[in-house]
Amino acid sequence: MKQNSNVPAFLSKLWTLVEDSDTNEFITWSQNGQSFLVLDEQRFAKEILPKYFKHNNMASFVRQLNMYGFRKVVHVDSGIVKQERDGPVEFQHPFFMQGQDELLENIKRKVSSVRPEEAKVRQEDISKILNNAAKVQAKQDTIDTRLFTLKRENEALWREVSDLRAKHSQQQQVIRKVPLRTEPLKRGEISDDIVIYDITDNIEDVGVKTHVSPENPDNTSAERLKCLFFSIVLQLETKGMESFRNVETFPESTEDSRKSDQQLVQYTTYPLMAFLDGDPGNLISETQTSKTNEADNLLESSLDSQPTQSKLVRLEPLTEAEANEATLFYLCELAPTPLDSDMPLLDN
Amino acid sequence: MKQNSNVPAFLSKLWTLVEDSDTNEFITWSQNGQSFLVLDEQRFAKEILPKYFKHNNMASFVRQLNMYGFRKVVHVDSGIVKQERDGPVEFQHPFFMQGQDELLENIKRKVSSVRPEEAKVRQEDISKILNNAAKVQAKQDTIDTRLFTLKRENEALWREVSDLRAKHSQQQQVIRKVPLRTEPLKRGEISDDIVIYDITDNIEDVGVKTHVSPENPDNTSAERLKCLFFSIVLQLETKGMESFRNVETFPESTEDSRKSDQQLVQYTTYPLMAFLDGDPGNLISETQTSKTNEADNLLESSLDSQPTQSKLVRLEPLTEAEANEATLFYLCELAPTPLDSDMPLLDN
Amino acid sequence: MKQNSNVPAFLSKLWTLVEDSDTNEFITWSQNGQSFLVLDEQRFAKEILPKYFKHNNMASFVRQLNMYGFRKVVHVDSGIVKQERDGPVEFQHPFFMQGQDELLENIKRKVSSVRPEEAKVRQEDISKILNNAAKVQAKQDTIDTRLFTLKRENEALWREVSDLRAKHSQQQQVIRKVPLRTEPLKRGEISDDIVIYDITDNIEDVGVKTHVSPENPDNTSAERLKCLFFSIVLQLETKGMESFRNVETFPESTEDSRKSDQQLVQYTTYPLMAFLDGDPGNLISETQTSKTNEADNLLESSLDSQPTQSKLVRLEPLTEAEANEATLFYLCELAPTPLDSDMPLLDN
DNA sequence: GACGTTCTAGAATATTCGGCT
DNA sequence: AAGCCGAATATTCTAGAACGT
Repeated sequence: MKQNSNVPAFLSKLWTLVEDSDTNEFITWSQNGQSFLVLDEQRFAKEILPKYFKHNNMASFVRQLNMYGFRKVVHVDSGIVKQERDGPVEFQHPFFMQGQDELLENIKRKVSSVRPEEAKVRQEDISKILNNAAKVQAKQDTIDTRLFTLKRENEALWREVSDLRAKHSQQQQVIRKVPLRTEPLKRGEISDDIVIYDITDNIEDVGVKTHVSPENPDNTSAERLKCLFFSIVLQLETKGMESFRNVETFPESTEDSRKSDQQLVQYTTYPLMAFLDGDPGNLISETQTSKTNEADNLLESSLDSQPTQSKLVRLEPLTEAEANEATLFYLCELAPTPLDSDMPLLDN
Repeated sequence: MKQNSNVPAFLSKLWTLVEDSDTNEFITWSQNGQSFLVLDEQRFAKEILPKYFKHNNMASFVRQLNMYGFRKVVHVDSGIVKQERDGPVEFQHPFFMQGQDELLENIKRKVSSVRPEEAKVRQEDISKILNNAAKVQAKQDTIDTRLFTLKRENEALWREVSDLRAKHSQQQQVIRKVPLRTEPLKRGEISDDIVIYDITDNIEDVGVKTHVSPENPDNTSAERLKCLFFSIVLQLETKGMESFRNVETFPESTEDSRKSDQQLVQYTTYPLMAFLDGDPGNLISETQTSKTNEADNLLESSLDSQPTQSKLVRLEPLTEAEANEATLFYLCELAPTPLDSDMPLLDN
Repeated sequence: MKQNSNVPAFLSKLWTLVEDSDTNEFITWSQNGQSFLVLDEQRFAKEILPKYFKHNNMASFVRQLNMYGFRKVVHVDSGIVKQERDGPVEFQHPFFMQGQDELLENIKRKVSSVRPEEAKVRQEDISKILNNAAKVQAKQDTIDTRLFTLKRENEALWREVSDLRAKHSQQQQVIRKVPLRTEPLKRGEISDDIVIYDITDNIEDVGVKTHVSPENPDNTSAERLKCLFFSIVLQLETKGMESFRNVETFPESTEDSRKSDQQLVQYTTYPLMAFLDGDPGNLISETQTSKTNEADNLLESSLDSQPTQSKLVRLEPLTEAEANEATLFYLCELAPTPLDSDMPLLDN
């Protein structure tokens, strides 16, 4: 057989040993040539093995055989303990066959999978990993529980909301059957109606938000919004006048106050331009007078002192209607200003 | 030695074997009596072992020795491969000493207790761990999904609650206008008549929602505009409804007061729809009053004299009702104006 | 020395070899006893080594020495090439000293640290597993945070719901004090009422839904427009319905006042379909009055005479009610104006 | 079920070869 | 080129595992 093949020494030697007819007394092929027999184990070990290997132990020989995947062929009479001589020992390997030495290179020596130290380290790692996994799973259980709790809570919330909604509907049904209030608001009630301010603030809030929107380099949108704020303010003002209107219809008041109340001027002037320019505006308000020109003067002066564009409206002596009109007019003055611009409200 | 002791048969036989002077030729105590020697391994195996055990294999004998914790004593000359006869084989165990058979019961047979796992585990458990990790991650995904679902549910809940809150406010508005059974509203009860607040809030909600839409800044602006329009309409409506309400409750008033207060006008006219869309619908409202034609004339004239859109309307002198009407009309006028321009209202 | 110590055979044999005075000719301690010398390498290898080891190769002997950490002691004359016989070979190890065999057990055989294939692969597996575990845990933390957030949100929701519930109760208290309308609503009223609210709700819902539709921003805008229009119209309708309600309750008034107040008109005309379809539909409301046809005629004529969209309608002479009606109509007229601009509201 | 027998495998050391510096 | 080392195989001792008693 080839000596330069990559077949390990043991297999080469074994092959030679079994093939060699000189050693047929101790080791030889079996009948079918698919296994080999060790006929006299004792003498084979002590006389033959040392000629080929560095030992004379059958055990070492067998260990090598096992190392290369050979298996012992068990005989049916193996259990019988014979006094003199045991039966032959037989080993086989799928690639160890008489006359086919080229198969030897298919026989691979087994390698120990792990090194001792590393194995220990690995074992520690594995236990770490397992501990970790246990923790993770425990935590997942916890999370699971919490999720479930939340889910139930949400369901409860839905029930709550549904319940509230039902109650609301019930109330709504009742409310629809309620006659509305007949008498006008009392003055005191109205006086508390400071809705205007609050709404204006609200609007301003929106306006600010819009104004600072960064994506759109076109500030025009923001400006348009401001224009709309105008409108809103107008609306608010209108409402304010309504309130006043109620006051005016206050015939139930005492004569004295009534008379003097007739001249009540109501208006609400808003620092609209200031709002638009970002300048803190001049909020001019007037109260109830006895038709003196104080209010007018006040208005005028404040208007005059205003250096920029917004023309203000003169309000003097006004009837209720006039006051309303004036207020509107004032707003009208402000409103059209943007109209000269060339930016459509809805463009993109 | 005692036969009825709980010492395994192997140990008893071994002890007997070593003690027995008849077998000293093959197996005997060492010099110091702390180990024993097998002098002629081959003959010992074939001639002595079968007399005590069910085999004649040195390997089986050695296996048993190892099973009970015996260790082979290695000799310095062990490496020598002798042609004829090997040196004696020596084994020792701490509790196997000449003359001290009572120690034998301390010798315990090894049990392959729980070792099977650890060895195999290394190869197999890694895959177990990996499987486990996969499961854990799958579960995490599930949890993730559930979390997301819960999150969305919560958002929906928030919307629900917000909606309920809005509805509550609306109801509150209505309720505030309802006369209580026992006594008229006290001032405090209606002092915070925040009709506009609530509506404005609703609008704001819409507005905010629109505001945060991220895709198209331009559209966003446009939508904000729309939202504001919506606000305006709501304001107007609120006002208008209040007026109407007053009118409607009129029949319950006394005839006298009725007569004198007849001038109350209800209307609702809004230029908003013009703003919002393209196609006109015909919205016709009608009222029934016994008014003069002053307002009509005024309206007419202003309409006629209106060259384009931006013309302002002068309204005077108006009654309260007329003023209100005029206000609305004015607003109608104002609205379309910006549409023709293609420039921001307040450009910078 | 002890034979059963855990000192490897090689060290035992080496120690014996060096100590043995019989082999001093070939191997012996150096002068200071801290190293040993191999005097005649050739004869030592061929004659001495086989007596102790399973080979007669100096290289194998040296390999073992290196395996146990022995180092060759380099001589100053090593560079000189001697023709016949080399100088003695000297090896040393910190724990291999004359007379101190107890140190031998400190000498450790080197172990190959890693197995190239399998060990590395497994190590990689382990790091994979550990990385994986780290990711999983990180994700768990994330989930934890989200859970916590959700929990807090839920708590806030509960507070909201609780608050709403409280408010509801308060309202309920108020409502209980309200006298309910005595007679049941007429069918039309109820249905109308329901319509109002329901539609409003629907619209709001639709608006929201539309709002979140992400695919087509333009469509979204358009739909929002429609929604807003719809809302507006609904608001108007609401108002109009209230009028209806008043009318319906009219029968309870005295005949006289009834007669005189007959002129109350209720209407509800809404260009809803037109808006929604983008097609102008003319929805004309009917009224129930003993009115003249003036208004109707006017309306009709204006509708007929409407060439395109932007034409204004002349309304005169109008009663107060007619004026209001005109205003509304006017608004309808106003709507198309934006269409003339170069930015259609609904374009894609 | 603990013990015994057999076959095989694990584990540590031993031997050899080749390569690297 | 001497010295050291990695790696594969070899040898030895011990242990695992299957199966039987």
